[in-house]
Amino acid sequence: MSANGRAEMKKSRPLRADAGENLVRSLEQLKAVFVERGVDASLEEIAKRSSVGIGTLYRHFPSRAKLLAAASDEQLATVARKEAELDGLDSRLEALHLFLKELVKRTGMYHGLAAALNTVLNSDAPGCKAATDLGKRLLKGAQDASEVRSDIKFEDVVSLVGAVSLSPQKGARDPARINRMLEVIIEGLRPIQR
Amino acid sequence: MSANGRAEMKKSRPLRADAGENLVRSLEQLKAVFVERGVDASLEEIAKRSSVGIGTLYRHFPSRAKLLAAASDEQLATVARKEAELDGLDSRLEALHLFLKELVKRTGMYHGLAAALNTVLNSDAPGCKAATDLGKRLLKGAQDASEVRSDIKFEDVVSLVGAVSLSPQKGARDPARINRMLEVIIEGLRPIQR
DNA sequence: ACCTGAACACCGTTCAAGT
DNA sequence: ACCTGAACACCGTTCAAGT
Repeated sequence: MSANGRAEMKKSRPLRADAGENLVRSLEQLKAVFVERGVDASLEEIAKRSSVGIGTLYRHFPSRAKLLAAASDEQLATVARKEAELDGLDSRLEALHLFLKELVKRTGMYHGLAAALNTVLNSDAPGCKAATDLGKRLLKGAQDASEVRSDIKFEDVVSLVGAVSLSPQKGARDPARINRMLEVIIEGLRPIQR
Repeated sequence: MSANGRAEMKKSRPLRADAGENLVRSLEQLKAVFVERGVDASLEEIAKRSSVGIGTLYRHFPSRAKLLAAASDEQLATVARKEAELDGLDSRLEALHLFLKELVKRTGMYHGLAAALNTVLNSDAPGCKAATDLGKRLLKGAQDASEVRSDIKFEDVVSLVGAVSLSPQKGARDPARINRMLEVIIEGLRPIQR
């Protein structure tokens, strides 16, 4: 019945290409597929679920990385919105810690995204850029305050955080594990005392 | 010339199935392919290069994980052979540090293996088992000596080490990066002072 | 100008047939 | 008992044809 209705609409109104509306709908489905299937979801399924031809999908997102960046952009914008709160903290290391916690939290729903986190953060989508800018600034601040060793690169931290969300044996989202591993990373970032 | 010779041998001696010799030859080629192509190398190519039918490959190694374990077993046995040396050290944390360094070193030649390191270490191949046993014992020792926080699991450490060999932007094997990231992990493992 | 999906290539996996 | 590779299924990617 409902399927019949959709078919009729498609026939009577030949899919007037409202690019904006169309893309938004695609993004919603895109995210849903990534949530259900993980970041290795088949492009075929994404296209089908997004009601878009596979060719159109490729034109909008020439690589899987672009797709991941688009799907993650909103979540990363949310991370970036923590800026004021984090800037208000006393400890720069604590600010970085909370940033990383938020990053893992907002990034965990796409299974396997962690492995591609550096790539996604380096994309030019606005949310990705904002989160990366904030993260780099927090790291720099902690280093200037001598709370983090000066030789560490932002990419090092992101790679380590990626490992956190990598499940040990496939499955099992273990919050305790995430917490203790983030603690290890944060404590390990401190300058070595001699 | 040499190719011709091989072809003749194959014809005159119809590949007498010396399973042992055959498997060893396969393993050599298997490792070569993983070195050249990374751990996602196509099974087709592995079979072809190993002069084995794809079906035979599947019978010997029903999953890619088994293949990875077989290819890594010798390297991991080498890691395990550090046992005496590491047991002789004063600091249990330093022993663990050197173990992890060795692990990264012997594991780095297969691009992408890091991500599957926990799986490989958990396989029942002898070298994998030996390396895992040693690693777990070293961690336990460091914890008993209060040099490592007691809530850490061996799998946590391996996951973090996996991140180390994960290149940030594809390519670039950077020894300095490996060293500082391993240092971050080791320092971060220390019990938190309060 | 934009969209579509058939068509091609490549790879994983199984299994009937061969020795 | 062991090996083989054709056959099938599935997925990524391109591009000629359609609107």
